Amino acid sequence: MNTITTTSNRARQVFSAFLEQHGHRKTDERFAVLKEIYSSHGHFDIESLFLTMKNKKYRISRATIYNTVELLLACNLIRKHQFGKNLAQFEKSFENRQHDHLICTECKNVVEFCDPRIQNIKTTVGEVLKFKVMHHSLNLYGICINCFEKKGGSTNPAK
Amino acid sequence: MNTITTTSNRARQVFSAFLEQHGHRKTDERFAVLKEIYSSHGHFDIESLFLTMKNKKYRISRATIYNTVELLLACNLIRKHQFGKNLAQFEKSFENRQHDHLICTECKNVVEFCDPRIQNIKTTVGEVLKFKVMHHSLNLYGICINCFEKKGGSTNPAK
DNA sequence: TTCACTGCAAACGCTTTGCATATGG
DNA sequence: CCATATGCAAAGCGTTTGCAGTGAA
Repeated sequence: MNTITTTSNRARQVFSAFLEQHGHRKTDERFAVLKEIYSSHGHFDIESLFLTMKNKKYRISRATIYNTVELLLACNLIRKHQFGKNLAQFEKSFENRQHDHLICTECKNVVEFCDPRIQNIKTTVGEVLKFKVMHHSLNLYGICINCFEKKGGSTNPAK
Repeated sequence: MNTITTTSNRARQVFSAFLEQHGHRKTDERFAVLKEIYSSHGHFDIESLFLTMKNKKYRISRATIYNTVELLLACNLIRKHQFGKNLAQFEKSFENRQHDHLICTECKNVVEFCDPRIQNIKTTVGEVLKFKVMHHSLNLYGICINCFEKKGGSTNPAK
């Protein structure tokens, strides 16, 4: 019916082809992890994915989830983010455009944004420093308007 | 004589004032850590700082270094970077301009760069999303020319 | 049949914490 | 004097690894 189902199915096809191409086995566990990720929204971490699947009576181990997540990263079906030191976060990335994150240091809320100028920076810096830049991580840290007003600031935080 | 000594001394004053203002004790260990950091160059991590100080016959523990580093972060005398998941890296930041990092995913080498366009992104995104952006973290990940050639690529990795 | 994959649990590596001792104010 | 800091070692915590058993091809 909807985009979720369609995207999920296409992701499954991509994953299946990837496994085949690389001589990896197509196990139930791997597809179960993919399905679980693609039927949820927003960011997730390994532990909560593990617990969610345990609750749904899947027979799965953390090791298999770590393994599968590695494969999903390799075929770009998910992206990894390291906002703090611990607890790496992931999100599905199929038919989901590249974006960066703005994090409120007060309420820890995360907002996504896209700015094409980051691409220019990557290109220039790569050329000047002779690097083949593969990917990047840009996080902006600040105070969102709600938290700013609570702290007694004027009404325009961007000033 | 030179900037290093001067900077180191000024940093010591800043730290001393900070400790006083916050009711923290001025212990030998804390100043020893500061001195060690300010007399070295580039990035460092806790473990290597610990080992360096042990070799120099300081009587110091990891716990104290972690504690002191926390205080130095609080008064902006050092900055913290999380390039990979493990091993947080630090660098002194007093009279040291803001810059971002380019990390080689093969040899783990870190190169610094400055690109003024990041400032434009921060301003625009802050205005549009109504955030008061305080700071940012931009890491570019890629393959440096040495590693690229070892892997048999053509001579220009930026292409 | 075979060997990559799995579940489980132990090991890892950096960081934090607990506790007895030491010391700055 | 005594609350804060310290050294040391153990505990935490997310992640990785080792291994015996399992199942896809």
